[in-house]
Amino acid sequence: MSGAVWWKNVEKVTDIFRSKPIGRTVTVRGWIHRISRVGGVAFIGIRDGSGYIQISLKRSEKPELFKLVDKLNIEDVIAVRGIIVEDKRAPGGLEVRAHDLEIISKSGVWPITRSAVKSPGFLFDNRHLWIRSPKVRSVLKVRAEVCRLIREYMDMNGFIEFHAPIFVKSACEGGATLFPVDYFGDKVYLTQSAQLYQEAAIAAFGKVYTLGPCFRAEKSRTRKHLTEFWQVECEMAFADLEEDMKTLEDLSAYICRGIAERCEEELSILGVDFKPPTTPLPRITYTEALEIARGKGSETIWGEDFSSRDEALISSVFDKPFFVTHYPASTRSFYHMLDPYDPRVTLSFDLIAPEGYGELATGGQRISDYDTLLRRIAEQELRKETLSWYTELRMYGCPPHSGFGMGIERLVRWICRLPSVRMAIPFPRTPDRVEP
RNA sequence: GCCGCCGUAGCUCAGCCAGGUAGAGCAGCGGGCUGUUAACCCGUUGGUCGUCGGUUCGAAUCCGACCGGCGGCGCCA
Repeated sequence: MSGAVWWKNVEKVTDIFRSKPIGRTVTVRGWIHRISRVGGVAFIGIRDGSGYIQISLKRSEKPELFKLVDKLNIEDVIAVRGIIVEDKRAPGGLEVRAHDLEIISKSGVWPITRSAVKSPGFLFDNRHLWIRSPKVRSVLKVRAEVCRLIREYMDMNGFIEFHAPIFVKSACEGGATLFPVDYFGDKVYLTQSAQLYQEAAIAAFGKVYTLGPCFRAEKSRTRKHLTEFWQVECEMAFADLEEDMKTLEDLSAYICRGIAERCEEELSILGVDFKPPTTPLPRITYTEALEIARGKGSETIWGEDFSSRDEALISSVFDKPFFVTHYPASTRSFYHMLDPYDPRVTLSFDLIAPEGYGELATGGQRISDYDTLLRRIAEQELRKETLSWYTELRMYGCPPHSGFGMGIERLVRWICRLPSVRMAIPFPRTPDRVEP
């Protein structure tokens, strides 16, 4: 490398495949994904962040450059100038016949080999490198697109994006454990949910949504739990249970259609045949769901929450996500509104994915009445001092209101049919893993 | 929090049950091959068998503790 570099003005690989500039000289640069040499012809596959393209090189045409090929490693960063040619044998039907090749940055021996792919522990230890692989890239692209679609839908439908604090003093969910943080000698916690703050915000904006991280200090050793996960939450003034469920149904449908349209390539790399579910989504009550589970051998009695097995039994009846509504008050957090027609149950719902992927979302109507809310807080033996600002909202104009929260990793896991939510987030945090 | 499984080369595993100082494939390295797509062919380097302790003449192998990871339950997004 000396003087001015020739690889500053480059083409993006996606643009090359879009415009197919056959016969033109282009410059590309990227990371080497694959090298193969067959006698006097060499092939180098590079990844530039936008796409993947093959470089070809013949000894008979470029003898000096050809010698360089033996020095190349997987993940070296190189720049290549050459002619775009059409060739059926190249991946994607195009390749670059190299005239010039320069190594911009050398790589060590790449640890992620064919056999490493069988080893989740090793791959997660090397997540910072694994993230470059086509499958991980595809999942994270779907994740990014899911988030984009959420913002699109929310913005188009009158919601304001609202940023709730991460440091909090009070729990949102009864029983769920919080991560303590030292806050200048005071003890605060990492947030479990933006909901309580959203209930404050609806008096200002009517409808709000939050897309951000949440933390739960539960030692859950399962494939659907993370200690740090993302969810989209929303809250709507004046909305009842019906409007709440309709909003979640429309949002889900919008996301699924959008993913099917915009992530065709990613889904195909993942080998997933994703069909957006048609709406309306099925709805059954808790009591009906319990009958299904008990009919299939469950011993769960009315008033208890469903076990994982119950959930699997119930979901086996459906081939798309479905709502379970009107959960007993005993299974829900303190803020859920009781059904005026049957006070044993709450105006609440879960959205459950089929095929054992489990809960995707939870929501319902909130208690708007001050005394009722205080009574529920007392019943669940929560510390009402730290919730005083929240209960006070009921004293300054509190119409009926509802909302829900949907787990981003669980949704991405279901769409991409992943074995674990850990694959649906760039750097997963679980009880046993906070690195890399 | 409870229960179960696994830890041998950079990676995937065999060897352990019936104790006698370690083997394959991939990766790496060297060579060959003018169209590779998980290329192929020939050769080759590489391991204080997770750690510590015990039993034994002798431990990857048997026993115990610990560490690390995985899965299930509970809990939930």
